[in-house]
Amino acid sequence: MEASEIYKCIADPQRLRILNLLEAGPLCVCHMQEILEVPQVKMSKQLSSMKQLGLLKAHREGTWMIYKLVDPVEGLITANLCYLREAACAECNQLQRDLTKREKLILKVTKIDNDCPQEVCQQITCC
Amino acid sequence: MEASEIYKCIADPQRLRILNLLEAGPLCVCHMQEILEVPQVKMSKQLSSMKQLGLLKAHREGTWMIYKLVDPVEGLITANLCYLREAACAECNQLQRDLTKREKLILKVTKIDNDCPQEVCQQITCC
DNA sequence: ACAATATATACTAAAATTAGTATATATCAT
DNA sequence: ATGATATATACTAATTTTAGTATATATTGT
Repeated sequence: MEASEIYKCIADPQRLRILNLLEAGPLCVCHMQEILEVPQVKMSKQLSSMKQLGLLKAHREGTWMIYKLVDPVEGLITANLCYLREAACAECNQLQRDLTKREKLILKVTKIDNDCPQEVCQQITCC
Repeated sequence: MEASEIYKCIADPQRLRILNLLEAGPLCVCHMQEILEVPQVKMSKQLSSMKQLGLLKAHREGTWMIYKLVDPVEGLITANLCYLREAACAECNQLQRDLTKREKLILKVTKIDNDCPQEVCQQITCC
C-alpha cells in the first residue's frame, strides 16, 4: 500500500475517526454510524473504500457487518493514531470522545438492549 | 493547523518530497524543480499552497526565492518524515534518493557553477 | 532602457472526490 | 411468503483538486 493512499484516506476526518474506533476493536456499521453521527450511505461508502484499499476487512454476523482493521495494522496508521492521541488539537479531542462514546455504546447495547454482535460485546469485561 | 489539512498536503507525493527536501535545509525553487523534475508552474503552485497552509515560508535573495520550513516544524510532519525514512517502500526510497540528489546539486552549483543562494550553499561544509 | 533569469498568477480545461436520493440485497423473525 | 432491520450499490449532481498555457512581475546585468 502506498503511503500517499494512506494519507489520502486519513485526510478525511471521518475516515480517521473510523480507524481510531476500530483500533480499539471490531464494530458493526450501525454502531459506528451512531458514534460518528453520519448517514448510513456515507458510512457504508467510506467503509467500503477503506476495505478496498486494504485497511479493513469485514464479515457478517446475522444482519450485522462487523468491520475490523486488517492484521497486522498498517504501521503508518498506528504511528499517526498514536501521535494524534498524544497531541492537543480539536481533532485529537474528537478521537478521544469517540472512544469514550464507543465504550458507553457497547455497554448499553450489550447489557441493556442485549442486542450486540458477539465479536463486539466480547470486548466487554463482563458480557 | 488541522491534522486533516496536513494529511491532505502530504497525500501528494510531490509535496511530501518537497517537505522532505526542506527538512534538510532551505532551497530555492529552481533547485527543487531540478531535483523533483517537475514543470516550473507546478512547483510554484505547490509551494505557494504549502506556504498558504502555514508549513513553509519564503524570502527573496536576488532573483531566487528561498523556501524553508516554518520554525518550529509541524510535529506531524516531522513524525511522518521520520517514519517514512525508516520504512521500506517505493516512496521511501524516493525520499532518500532526493536527499542524495540534493547534496550533489548543492555541491555542483556551489563549487562548479558558483551560482547558488547564500543561504543554501552555507549548508555545505566548505563553500 | 533592455534582455535574461527566476518566480508567480490568471484563466481554463480535465479529473477526482464527495454527497444525496433511490433502490437493491441479505438475514432474520413471523 | 412477508415484513423488519442492517447494509450495499447505482446513478446523478455538486464540489474540489489538479494540470496546462499564457502572461505578469521582480531582480540583475548590460
